[in-house]
Amino acid sequence: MDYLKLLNEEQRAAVECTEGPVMIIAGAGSGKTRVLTYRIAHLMNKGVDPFNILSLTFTNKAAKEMRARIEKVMGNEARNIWMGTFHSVFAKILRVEATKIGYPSNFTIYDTDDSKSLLKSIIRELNLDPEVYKPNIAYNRISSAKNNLISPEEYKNTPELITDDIAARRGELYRIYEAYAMRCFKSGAMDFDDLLYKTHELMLAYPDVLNKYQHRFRYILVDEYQDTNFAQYKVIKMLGAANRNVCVVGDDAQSIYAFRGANIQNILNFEKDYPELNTFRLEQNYRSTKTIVSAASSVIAKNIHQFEKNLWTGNQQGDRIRLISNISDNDEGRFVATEIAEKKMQNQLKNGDFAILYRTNAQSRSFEEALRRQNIPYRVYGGLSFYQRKEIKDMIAYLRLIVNHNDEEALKRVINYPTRGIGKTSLDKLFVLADQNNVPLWEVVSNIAAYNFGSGANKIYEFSMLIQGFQALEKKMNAYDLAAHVAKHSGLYSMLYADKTVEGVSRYQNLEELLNAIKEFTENDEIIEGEDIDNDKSLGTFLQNVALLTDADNDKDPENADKTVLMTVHQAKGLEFKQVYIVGMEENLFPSQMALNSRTDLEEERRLFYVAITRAEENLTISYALTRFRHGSLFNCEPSRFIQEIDPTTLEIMGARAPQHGGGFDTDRGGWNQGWNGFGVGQAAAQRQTPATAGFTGGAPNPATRTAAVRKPQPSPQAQQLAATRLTPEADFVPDNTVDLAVGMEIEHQRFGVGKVVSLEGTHPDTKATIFFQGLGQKQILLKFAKIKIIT
DNA sequence: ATCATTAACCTTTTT
DNA sequence: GGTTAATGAT
Repeated sequence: MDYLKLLNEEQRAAVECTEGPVMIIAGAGSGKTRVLTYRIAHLMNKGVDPFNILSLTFTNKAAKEMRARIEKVMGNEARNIWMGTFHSVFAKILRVEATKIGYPSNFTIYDTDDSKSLLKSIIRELNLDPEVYKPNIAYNRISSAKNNLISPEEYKNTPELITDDIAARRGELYRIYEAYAMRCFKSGAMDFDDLLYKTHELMLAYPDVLNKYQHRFRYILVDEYQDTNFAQYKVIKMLGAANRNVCVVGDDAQSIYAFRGANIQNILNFEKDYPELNTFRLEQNYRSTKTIVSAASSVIAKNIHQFEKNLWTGNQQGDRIRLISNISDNDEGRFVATEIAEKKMQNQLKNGDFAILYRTNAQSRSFEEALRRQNIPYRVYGGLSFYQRKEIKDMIAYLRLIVNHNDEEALKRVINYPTRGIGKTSLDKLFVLADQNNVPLWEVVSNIAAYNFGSGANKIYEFSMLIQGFQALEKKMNAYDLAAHVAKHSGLYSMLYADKTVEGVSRYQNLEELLNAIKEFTENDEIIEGEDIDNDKSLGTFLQNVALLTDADNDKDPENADKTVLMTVHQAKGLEFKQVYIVGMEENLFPSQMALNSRTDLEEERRLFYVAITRAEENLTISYALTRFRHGSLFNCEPSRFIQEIDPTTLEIMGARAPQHGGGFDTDRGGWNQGWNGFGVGQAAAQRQTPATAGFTGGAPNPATRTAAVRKPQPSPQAQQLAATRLTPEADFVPDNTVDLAVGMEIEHQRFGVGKVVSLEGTHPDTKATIFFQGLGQKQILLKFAKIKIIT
């Protein structure tokens, strides 16, 4: 297969330059994955042993896809490439080497829940105020320390960090970090960040180990390099030091993980570490229409810090990007779903050609409901993965405890589940005993007779015998037989079986599904991620694999074929769809209110928007809602500032739409909550909503849209008044042309009422007006979107 | 000690 | 709106 003919000049050059350090700056849709896969194929064709190739990605999905593509070109041999996420590859290395740094090779991988639960106990034990020291905050702080390779010791001795903490009134955080690291170590557990941190520690402390992997990984490739954090950067640098065959691919414009420690400097400074670097730029976009590419470019141009690049495409011009305004979030859902249904019919498109992208997972609801009503099959990403369900985690906890009896979080989870009379009091007593004698919790549990425990000791003894019985079987049975045995004898199976409610039945089925997965793992040659480098079928390996899976990782399930996709923009990175809807384009949502404080954060949000736009191949629709439910309360919203950054010639503004009538009277608006809860910076003074008795959303249709004026049943007087004054444009509101607007004029805004123009900036059609509204304060309004009547 | 009801918290984004 | 922690009854 002559793959070189499938590449453009620059792509081919990047593929053929196999020796020495290489940086590929790959714009969105420029064939980055294609270059990476053919580059690996090319290496193999030149005689490089696949065992000597290490290819790192950020998601399992990306790894799996790349492996599949290489297998297509190179056949079975591609299986032997070391390919996977940073976390999974490093976990595999640690499984072999962990004993050197004092961990069991069967170390547990703590997920976020485990970590936070441990942090919570630690905060309690240290007698710190849980209001001040929230597990979430502690977790993030510790995570970022680890990502920057700062040990608890260094943390304590770094004045800036301590000063920061004290300023945030969290001066004791270093103690939490210290205790947390110690407890994880004693439990034989690593959290996600440890997989990177401990790999670095290992390589640093054991030059012979480093040397071994340096020679194994003669060629290193890193995808999405702009998203690497310091720990990842450092390990790559160490591993690549001997051969210097490090190839990184990335796009600084798509760096969207700074919140997780990603450091954009890693890519910007790559040349400093490798002066002999060869750089290639892929600037031709093969994915999107000219319109979409130029809209994306116009947005990203607003960022100051970036590599210079010029993304272009030979594709056709395509339709303009549509901008849709909606009355409410539910209305937005109905609009998108209705349109997908129509487009599917008219253009013979598949469900899977459509993607709905949003900023936060919580936004999926209104779309799910509307899609269900339209009978459009869909899949929501980012929910609970299979392995995060309670019944699955319970079962997994038993297995974890068998494999690693020091796993404290697993022990806590199952010691009284199913209930066996070991309650909170007993558990606390166990903790105290373990602490006093400075031994692991399991030590106390398994030798309860040796401690002066008092009443309840025999219950603990029974539990300990149960687990020890399982442990004895681990050596005799394969993973599946053991798991089945545990399900039965722990009482989990019968407990779930006894529950005949709908949820109970589904939990029981899930447990069976887990057992099937273990069976498949035991019998199949291919292990869960499709990696079979070491073909280890032990339960420990299964557990370590499973800990790194996410919701996005069951694409092979035929259930998931041809469905409309709902996901966050983050999750959409690297993917492409014919028809894309970017929804919820509102201030405080996209950009997130968390990002409004600093330019850096705002630039990251803008890159995120750039990523969203560049997912679209043919058509892009951007929508926002004027009101939205958040945390159970109704809020008014303004269109996102990013909308006005899009080159207006690529836009088609659809104007305010009438509410969609999803089959009759709207009842999903009952129980309005009042007010703003101080949400949002620029909107603190916005209106307070009056409760609506009839739960009425809509108002009169806007004449501009000519939507059929289906009159709803006559709403209650309060609701009617509400609709007229607050939520919807009035039927007779005819906006004036705002070109002639001048400072000092009195105007009427359809939503905000009467106001006075304070200042104007920018030039038509991008003029932005600052207007003072009585009772609301000053508001910045983009005239091309605003519906304004001039009074004087 | 356990179950059921109520109050508080939450929400960026993920391996 | 939805989950999880704290309270109260058996």
